[in-house]
Amino acid sequence: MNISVPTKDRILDAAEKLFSDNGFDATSLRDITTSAQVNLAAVNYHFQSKDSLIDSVIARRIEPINRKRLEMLEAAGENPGVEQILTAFLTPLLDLELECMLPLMGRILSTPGQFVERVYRRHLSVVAQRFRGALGRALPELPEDEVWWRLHFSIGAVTHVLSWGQIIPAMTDGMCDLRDRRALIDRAVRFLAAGFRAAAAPSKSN
Amino acid sequence: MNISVPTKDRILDAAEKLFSDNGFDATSLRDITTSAQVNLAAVNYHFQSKDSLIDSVIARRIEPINRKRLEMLEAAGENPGVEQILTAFLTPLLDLELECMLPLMGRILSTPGQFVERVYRRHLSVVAQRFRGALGRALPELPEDEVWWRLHFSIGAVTHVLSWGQIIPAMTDGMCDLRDRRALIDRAVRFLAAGFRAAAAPSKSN
DNA sequence: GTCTATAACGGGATAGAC
DNA sequence: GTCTATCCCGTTATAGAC
Repeated sequence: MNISVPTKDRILDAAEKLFSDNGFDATSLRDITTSAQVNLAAVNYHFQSKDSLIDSVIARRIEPINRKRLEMLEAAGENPGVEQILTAFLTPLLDLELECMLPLMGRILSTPGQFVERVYRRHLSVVAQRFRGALGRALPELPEDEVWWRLHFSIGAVTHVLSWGQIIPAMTDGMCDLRDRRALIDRAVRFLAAGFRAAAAPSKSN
Repeated sequence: MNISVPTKDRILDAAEKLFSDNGFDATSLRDITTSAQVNLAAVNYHFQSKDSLIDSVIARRIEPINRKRLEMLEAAGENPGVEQILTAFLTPLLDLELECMLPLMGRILSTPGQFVERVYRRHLSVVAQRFRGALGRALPELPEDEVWWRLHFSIGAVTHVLSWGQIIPAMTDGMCDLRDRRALIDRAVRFLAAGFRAAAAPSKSN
């Protein structure tokens, strides 16, 4: 119908929105094709299956994020501080223009079993290794495993806020407002950087 | 068949395991009744629907956790410190004997739309308010909304680790071991307490 | 490339005998 | 309380006309 946007992109747009709002399992191909105003069979023509459709949805957003992350880390110089590293890691994620992608991102990263392993291997492992290395160099006294743990804590803290985006304002009586991204990044970086600087527990071998 | 465990409990046990392993949508009532070795119709007899079944699954585990949380907070005295409050909040959750409940807990708490609102209202809101209050009193200089944010960051950090429990060891080359719960609680409390003590950003009105 | 129509299946729920 | 049998619906995927 609307030739201005190709069928393939219309499907991706609609799938992104519906997966975000209702989840992957709860969204049928019919929901997607109705919303996108394309034919049901078009999904299986352009993508092979529903399963590989979400891969494309994810890849379309996650690749620019990772590019920006590495750019920002690069731009922070030879020996960036913890705050700089965390800012480079979080800003491209939280800065996404698309409202609806934020909860989806959070959900993908916190739903085990289905896509996490695949998404992690394809899109996250390189970046995670890179940032873990940078954090380890910024905090040389921290044991290697502790850096991993704290990176996981950080990812969880942020993705949780993204996942719960819709209901956090309600449960905090409107006190917490997710819309101000700069403030959110600032909040998260302060909190997490302090956590990274905490003394590690004495190791077992002592 | 096996009269030692009542039908109702056999259903709850099987549902808990399957929901944990495969997710709510991906688990059919037939999967549950086959695994529990009970009749298909038994689910709709004992519980009204699949939807209300998960409510019972959750309630059975979350109530003891919350009881212990409040007991530990109570036991920490009149003016507990940040570490004591966080320990009281996290220990009963991370201390669950049942391996399989930990990822399920993490998943429920990070899957929006379906049950979070209901679960939050019924099982979490009172406890969250109580701990937020305690943290606010322990850190009187912290703005009220900042306490909420940091509590959310904390919940996210821990639930994320629980959700990813199965794959974290693989992605960190075996460096991170979730099995030692005491060490995990200690790690999390150190990290999060330092985050809570970080200086808040200057407020907008300044 | 795009559509209609349908195949093939599995899901939740329930009626009614026991 | 427990079972069997079945209803009825929505799902993904595909065959085949245009």
